[in-house]
Amino acid sequence: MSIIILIVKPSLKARSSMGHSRAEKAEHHDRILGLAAQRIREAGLDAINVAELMRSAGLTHGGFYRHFASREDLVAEALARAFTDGAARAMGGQERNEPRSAGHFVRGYLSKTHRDDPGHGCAITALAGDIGRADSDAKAILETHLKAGADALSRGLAEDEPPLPHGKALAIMAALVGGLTLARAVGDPHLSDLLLRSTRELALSALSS
Amino acid sequence: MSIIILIVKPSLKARSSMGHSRAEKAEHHDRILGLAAQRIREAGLDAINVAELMRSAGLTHGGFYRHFASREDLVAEALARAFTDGAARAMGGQERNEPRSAGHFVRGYLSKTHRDDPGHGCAITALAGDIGRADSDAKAILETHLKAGADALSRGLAEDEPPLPHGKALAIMAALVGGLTLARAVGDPHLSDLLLRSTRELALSALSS
DNA sequence: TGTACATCAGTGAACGCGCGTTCACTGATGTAC
DNA sequence: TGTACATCAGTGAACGCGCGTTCACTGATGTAC
Repeated sequence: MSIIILIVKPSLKARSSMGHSRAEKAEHHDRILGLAAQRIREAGLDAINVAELMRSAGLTHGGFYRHFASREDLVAEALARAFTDGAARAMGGQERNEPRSAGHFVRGYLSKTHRDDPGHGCAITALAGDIGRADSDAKAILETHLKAGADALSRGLAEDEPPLPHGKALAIMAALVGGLTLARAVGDPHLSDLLLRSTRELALSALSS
Repeated sequence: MSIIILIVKPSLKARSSMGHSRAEKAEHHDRILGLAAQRIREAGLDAINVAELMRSAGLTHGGFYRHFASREDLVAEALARAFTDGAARAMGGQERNEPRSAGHFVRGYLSKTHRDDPGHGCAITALAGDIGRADSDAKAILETHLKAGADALSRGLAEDEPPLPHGKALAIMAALVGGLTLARAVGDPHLSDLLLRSTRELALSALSS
């Protein structure tokens, strides 16, 4: 004869039934935002569906308004989140937030893995087209992160390389954005790869000239 | 006493009241498509509102289905139209459809007038972001016109210039698309101008190297 | 060339679906005593 | 530490608006004779 004692962890129990501790709310809030930030990079600023988003976060749609005043509010927050999440990733690797070198930055940016995972990639490329039609708040966020990207390029230069003029760094960023955008917009995989490679060469030669 | 004879021109009469001659239908069809092609370049592939579109064409929404089987059908046709309309414009001037030179092409593409009038500009830049999330038909159209753009660059070279490798032409196209996209996505007008100028320099120096 | 009729482009009311938002309710959390 | 109560995160039905689509109708076009 044996006695089996079943201990149900509070956290597990709460997660499976109806939990609403403060900690869990924060966790849910963060999860919703993160998923929204991913979703808009994959499908655009208009692509957020409240019910679908909540479902993907493991919740029901009604609770959405305990977290955000409106869908519009969420999109604005998710936009900012997409840029910060994407910046970390674009800098090369999920861990560090400084690129090892300008060359690494360019190669990582125009890589197939970045092309094939816009949801976790740089928001500048993922959303530049949409933001061209959006309000000035959205434009301001992009602007900030575009400048940060250009700065990252400059900082990634070796000591003995000549400093990168501001305009030139911006032009290289433009090439990266255009190359990645087109690589995603083209049907033929070979042409897509060629776009990545060719733009990479253009950017790298511009870096060292 | 005088007799006034009022002659109402059939064409005018028809246009002001309810006209439905074959010629007018074709005219209306073309007008609707052209406006839709403009609208999607301005506001994106999802931005077509049937009632609004018909109103802008001087018609009411009910008649839409005498012209297109569905909204989806219209968008597909308008997409193709946007590319052909935009190509003529991007080549420099509304009249000719061959650029005078590669330099003119680049300068026209990255001009303020092009930046400030996406509705009449190149559909590659206006819609590349959207098409990255669209179906393979849309991608195929972009692909065709992207190649045509790269070819136009090559043909615009002077006799004594070295021929442009395929990949390099594509990379320059990528830079143009990125530069114009960012110039439209940025709030600060000075930064926007700088993006145009810097990308222009990058593209021109890539052309002659 | 004129007359009768069929066609069909265009009109505007109405329908119905999708989706953002609201609301009454549940039950665990967390606080007051 | 235990008990009573207020709070509030989450649920799911219901609401209402926007918008694509349908439909009965109008009247000019265009064709048959």
